[in-house]
Amino acid sequence: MTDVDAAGARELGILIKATQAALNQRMDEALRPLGLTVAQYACLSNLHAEPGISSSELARRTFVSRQSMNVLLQALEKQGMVERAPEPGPRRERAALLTSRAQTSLAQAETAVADVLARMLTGLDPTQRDALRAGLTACRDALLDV
Amino acid sequence: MTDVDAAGARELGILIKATQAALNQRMDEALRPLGLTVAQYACLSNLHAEPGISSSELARRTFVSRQSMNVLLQALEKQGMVERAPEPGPRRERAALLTSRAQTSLAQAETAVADVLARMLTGLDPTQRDALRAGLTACRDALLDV
DNA sequence: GTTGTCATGTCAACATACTGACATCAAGTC
DNA sequence: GACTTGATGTCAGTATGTTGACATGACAAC
Repeated sequence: MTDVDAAGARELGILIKATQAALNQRMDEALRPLGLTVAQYACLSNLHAEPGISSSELARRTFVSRQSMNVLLQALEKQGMVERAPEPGPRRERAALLTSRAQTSLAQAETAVADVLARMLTGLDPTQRDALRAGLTACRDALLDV
Repeated sequence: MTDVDAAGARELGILIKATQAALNQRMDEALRPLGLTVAQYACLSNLHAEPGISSSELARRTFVSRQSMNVLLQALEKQGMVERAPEPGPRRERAALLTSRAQTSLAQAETAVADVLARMLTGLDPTQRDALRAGLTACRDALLDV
């Protein structure tokens, strides 16, 4: 790898961090009026996409430790947003489900987040979006496989 | 924005988060043997690129609060990695500089990080890298400008 | 000169996330 | 059956990061 490649690679690393930081900040601003944090939104969104998954599975999908996800879930449980099955499943997991109140809250959150994402993608035509998706997928996969 | 666009946008948001999480994890693994955290590396790297900048400026460039950067700098000072000017500048800022020990430590860190970045970009030709850079830049800028 | 504004550095309190450790239970292995 | 392996949930301790608040000093406006 040449020097210019190395410099460009470092720039890309910083760019990934900067973009994620900006996106997180905007999402936080958009979700705060709804009383949700970004982590809570991610939790609810994943539970909506796949109801009944366990806390550990949820942790993996939101890129946090299962301990952190557990305290997050407990907070959401106190707020009446999720209900957890009292009876553990085959692998000791307790299924989590959204309450109807969480469904409506999540719907509002989804539109707020959609606005942020639409703003982020302003100026990128479908071809460019596909290129971005392909590039990020390649980066992620290259970093993930052991 | 159509439904498929919205779904694609959400996928992109998750992809940015996933890529950044994977990159951070690999960097952490690569830097741990050197006794550096990712935040510390970012701090040293920015100080190397622009010696003498203030703690607040450093905080902005590494996407953390200036309070967090201050405790980070104090830790690096205790380790003999940075020296801070005792005399504050015109705006009360205290310039930070790398010690020679930090220079050598940073050099090792740079090669370790370069390996991670090279791995990340495996499978992307220069054209694809340019497209990725352009896409991320557009996303970041669209989210940043008020 | 006085005032208002802004950025820095710093202190305190709080929130969040992580690691390490342990018990539990299912499923495979011998 | 006895054993190991792997995944989950949970407790405790710690590290890290954030917000809020305040004092300080420079600069511009008046």
